[in-house]
Amino acid sequence: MLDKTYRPTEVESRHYARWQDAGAFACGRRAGAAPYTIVIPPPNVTGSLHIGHALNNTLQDVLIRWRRMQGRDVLWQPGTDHAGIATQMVVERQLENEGVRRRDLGREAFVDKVWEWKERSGGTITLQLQRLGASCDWSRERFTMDEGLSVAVRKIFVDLYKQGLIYRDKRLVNWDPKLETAISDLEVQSREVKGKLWYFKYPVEGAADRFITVATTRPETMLGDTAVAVHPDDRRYTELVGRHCILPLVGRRLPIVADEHADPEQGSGAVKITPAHDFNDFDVGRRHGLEMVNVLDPRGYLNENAPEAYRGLDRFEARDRVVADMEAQGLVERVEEHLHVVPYGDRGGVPVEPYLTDQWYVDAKTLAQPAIKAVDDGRTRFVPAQWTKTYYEWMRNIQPWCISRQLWWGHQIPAWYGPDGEIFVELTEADAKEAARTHYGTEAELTRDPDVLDTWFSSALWPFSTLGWPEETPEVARYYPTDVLVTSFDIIFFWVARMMMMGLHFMREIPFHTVYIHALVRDVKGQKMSKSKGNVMDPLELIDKYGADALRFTLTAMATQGRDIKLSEGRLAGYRNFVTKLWNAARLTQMNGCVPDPAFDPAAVGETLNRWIVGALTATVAEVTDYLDEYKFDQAAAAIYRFTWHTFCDWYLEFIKPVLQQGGDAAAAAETRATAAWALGRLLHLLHPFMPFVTEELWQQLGPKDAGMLITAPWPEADAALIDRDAAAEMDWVVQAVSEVRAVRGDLNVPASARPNLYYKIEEPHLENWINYNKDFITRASNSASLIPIHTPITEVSANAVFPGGTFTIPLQGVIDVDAERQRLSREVEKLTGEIARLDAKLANENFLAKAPAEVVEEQHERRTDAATAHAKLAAALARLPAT
RNA sequence: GGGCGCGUAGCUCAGCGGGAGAGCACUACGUUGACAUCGUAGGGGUCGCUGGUUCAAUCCCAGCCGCGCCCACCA
Repeated sequence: MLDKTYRPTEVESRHYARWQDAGAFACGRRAGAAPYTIVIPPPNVTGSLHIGHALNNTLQDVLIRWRRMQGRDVLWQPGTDHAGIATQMVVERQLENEGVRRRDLGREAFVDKVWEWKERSGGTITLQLQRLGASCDWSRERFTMDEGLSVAVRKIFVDLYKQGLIYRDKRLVNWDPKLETAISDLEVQSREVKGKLWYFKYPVEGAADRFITVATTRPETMLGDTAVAVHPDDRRYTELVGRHCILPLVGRRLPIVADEHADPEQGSGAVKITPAHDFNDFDVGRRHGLEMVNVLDPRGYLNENAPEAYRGLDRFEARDRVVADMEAQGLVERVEEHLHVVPYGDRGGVPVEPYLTDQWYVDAKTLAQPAIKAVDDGRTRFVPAQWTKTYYEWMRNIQPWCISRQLWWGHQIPAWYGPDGEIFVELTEADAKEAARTHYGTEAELTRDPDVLDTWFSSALWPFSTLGWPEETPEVARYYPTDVLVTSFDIIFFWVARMMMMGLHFMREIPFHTVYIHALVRDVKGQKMSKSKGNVMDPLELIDKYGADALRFTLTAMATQGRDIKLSEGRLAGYRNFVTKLWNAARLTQMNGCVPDPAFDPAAVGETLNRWIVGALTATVAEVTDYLDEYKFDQAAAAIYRFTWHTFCDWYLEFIKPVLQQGGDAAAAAETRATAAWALGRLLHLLHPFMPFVTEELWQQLGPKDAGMLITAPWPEADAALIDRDAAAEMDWVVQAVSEVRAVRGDLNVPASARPNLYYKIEEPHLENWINYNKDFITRASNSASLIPIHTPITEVSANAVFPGGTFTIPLQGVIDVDAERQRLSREVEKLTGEIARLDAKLANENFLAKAPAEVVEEQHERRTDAATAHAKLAAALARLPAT
């Protein structure tokens, strides 16, 4: 017997372990079946499960479980990402707490520490995913720094280098002075900051008291100025072009150049040029062959290229000093408050510097072309489609990708330098030595490039590196390309685009057919969840409180395409109640002896009630399947919720009570028991991808003996022949009639004693039983002395209209608030009068009659008739109300 | 500046050419009946505004207003 309540915690861990032990998650179990592959977006190894992961992985698990039940050979490839900067920071901070500094430790020892940390704490998120119910093939778990994946990374790097698609270049990069590394454009986040705009006067050479004014938000960079630019068409400055001015504080002669970059509308129209510290100025500098003076060191302190007074100052201290010194010399024309956007490093949290260094770049523009084409051709498709445009937008304007990082944790770049700076890029040090020997004709001392690769470089290979590439493994052959990538839009550029590029270049095939982009999960107010705001919802706490199934169902039901999810606990509680409802529905069937019959044939049932539920369930199967096919998770969840609660529980289970509990027709009862058990079983199948735990538990307790585990049971077929229209129509009548009766009684404020659940009579033998079932109530109500009998006209009309063949009387008794009833009826009558007038006008409209489809016209006619009937009923009821 | 999206019930959101919907919240009644709750009923909406297309617009188109996000922008 089922417990009175469902206890998620115990059930969840038990079934997860059983599935694992049975190898239910493993790929390759069905040799002949078509493969279905999803690679997990690898969470950072430092990560712990946040609500976004919960959504992302729930959706993947829904797809995976569903396809598995459909008989596909599914592979959900799990793993974690080494997350270069993030992990290095975590371990570094931990060591600092122990009083150890990274640089004191040295590179090798530090990297060992990181590995130690990974072995100890790196599995957290994996365990958390398991609590969510994720049915990944854990036996195939990978880590981006695994030996195999590292080989793939090296091979890709070497191949791209030899193809000229990776190169080394000296140019401005975004430099994070806190982490002391280059970062890519994507890792820069713009923040709006209130700052100042300083107008500085630079003396013009050879013209006493003549100045050219430049505006800047970054006074400290003036120390690296090497020119002043004005627009070629700006007549204010025409005569100055070609002359020089003198850089205050430094004394350098700066040429005044004409360049389109200078915007006459902005500032003073003249702009100082600092090629080593500004991307635009860098370009100007290249155009005019200007000197590039770098005044900062890697930590953002002023270096030896700055005048002595400023050396060693932090860039912000230097700013204050420069302004003060300029003021002292009377060279500050004015200062304005200025709202502007400042680039910050997304990890370091400090403003990044455009910084002149040697870095490694990927020629993304070349690699992007096939990736654009693949989407153009529809070989890879975005769902929802609107993201296609975002993808194109970025791909078409793609910039060289800076892939080197001045970190210790990551894939070290397989490049070695000879004594003269010659570069040897090879898979191994031995190969590099060999190449050097060939090059120099003798043994040469080589030093390896100390930099590591951007974490996203290895992530870009994930769909095939995890399968064993560059080895020619059976897995690569079988599971690549993958079917769908499930992710959120914030990593389309970081990850999706780059997987497309690498996949197409090296595998000659797209990495996935579909990219499903889901929403972001926000808090109730629509704000991003963040630790600093204190509005994070911890999925593990939610699982503890509501159960994994409730959390999963909530996320799935709210995963509408194209809108962010504002998660509230109220919603979660609602779906927890749904789990409870399902549990109790199962209890009801059990208590009524509904045991699965292996010989049950849904096509052979005879009772209307049973034919109806078989059909309704079949329709739901089709609906859910179709919605999942289209990645409409919310609709699929809604369809199944509706059916379970509002069809199966509210009506079917209510209807079967009299059949099963009143004796009577034994054959009908037996059929009904078998049907109920069968229907519940199907329902559990449908719900399993969404709520794996409670459904598996119920299946184990109530399913057929030897039926095995639900996780590997077959997904129901929607056999259209099972949809019985006659039964559906008949039951629709019944449902409608009962609702109408309920509405009447509800409106009358009939006291409890006079309101049994439902009672009516119809020419259906098993439903007639129901009257008997409720007889006690009716009798009791009739005998109550405190009640006055009221017969409402509506009820009479309903009885005659809805059940032409049956006698149908409802002994409604009770008290009535006549004034309230009069008000209500008046309102209804008024509404209907308006409705009728509108429909009449429509039906008199020649254009409408001429152009609208016939069935629409017919429909409007029917509505006119219905409205008139209702109007008559209500008007009569109104007239018959006793005066007060 | 370029791009994308969103304004529908008190709240959170579906729907998207012919009858305005769900969940939560609210009100009333009921509940020793499978229901740590559940049932039944009810109130509540100029579907952001203005035009256009159409026989017909919450839905399609344009403009406007409000909100959000992404990209670019450190004079």
